[in-house]
Amino acid sequence: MLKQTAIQIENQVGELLKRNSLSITDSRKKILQLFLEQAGALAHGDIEKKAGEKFDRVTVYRTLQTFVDKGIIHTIPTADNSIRYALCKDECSEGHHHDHHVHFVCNKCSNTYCLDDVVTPDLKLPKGYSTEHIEVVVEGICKNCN
Amino acid sequence: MLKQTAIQIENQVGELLKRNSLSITDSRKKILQLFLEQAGALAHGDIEKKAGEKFDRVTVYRTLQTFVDKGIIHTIPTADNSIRYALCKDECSEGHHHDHHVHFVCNKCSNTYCLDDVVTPDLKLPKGYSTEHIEVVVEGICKNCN
DNA sequence: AGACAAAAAGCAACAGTGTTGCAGAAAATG
DNA sequence: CATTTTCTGCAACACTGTTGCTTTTTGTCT
Repeated sequence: MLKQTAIQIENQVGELLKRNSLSITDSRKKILQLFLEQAGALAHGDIEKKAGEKFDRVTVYRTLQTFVDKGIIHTIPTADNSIRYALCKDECSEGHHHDHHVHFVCNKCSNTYCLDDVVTPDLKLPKGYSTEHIEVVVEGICKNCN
Repeated sequence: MLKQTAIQIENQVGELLKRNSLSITDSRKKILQLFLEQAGALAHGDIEKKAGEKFDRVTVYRTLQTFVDKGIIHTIPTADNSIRYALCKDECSEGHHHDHHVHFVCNKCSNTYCLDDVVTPDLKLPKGYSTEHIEVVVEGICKNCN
């Protein structure tokens, strides 16, 4: 993804909120902006820090939940017990996440990335098991750290 | 896995602890026993409940950590932000987990299972990324609920 | 622009989860 | 059986996430 100018990001933020019929508020703008500026995924804690101590913890939680409900971001499960969030691709709509891509956690810089081009493989499960969703998390060293 | 008698489990518990040069204590015996009696994975909370209110929370946490360090159990990341633990196969030794199998979470009964026979597939990552570990979690309906 | 209704933010309080330090209890060792 | 080592339980704390309620902000309609 190419680096965007501040104005481009601001437009995109407004557009995203409008498209999802969400009120345009400071916290939503700021949090969306953080996601757009950043290639990787963010945990709740990251957001609180990066937002510059301006928003209440509760507001951040509720904003993230709203974004997940609307399909703007999706969650990434990790081994360290802290949920991370990342922007969804455009195909995601309310209630229907199509995030069938692989997630990557760097063991060096601890950043989490969505590898949008790597699709989750099909798996043959034992008899009796039916699949609804497959989550693949790869740990290793990322492009920037290698 | 076939159901074992109480005595078989007791022997297995003692043997596992000895093999890993761990003191044989009530809490370790009880917690290991829970894992052996149960096909699926257990979260910290499950263990506290099933153990019958006998052990301190801290003891349970420390016991689980010890077992993970020794390679007796391994962790399974889940979307709901609660780490689950499951017994390792025998190949696991201290510091070297070889749990390259798929984990399955049932959306009906919420149980988590290790599908030991389903191996994690190879993935082609974008240039610059190197893989150290792949974690696959499948959500769906399990054998018992189907 | 101003008034109103709806939505969101902020605050306080709480519940759950996991960690650390320390004193006493239990296990391993000889 | 005595000693050393290890483990447990307790208290206190930090972090994470949630809920109810009041105040503020946003969107809407004239």
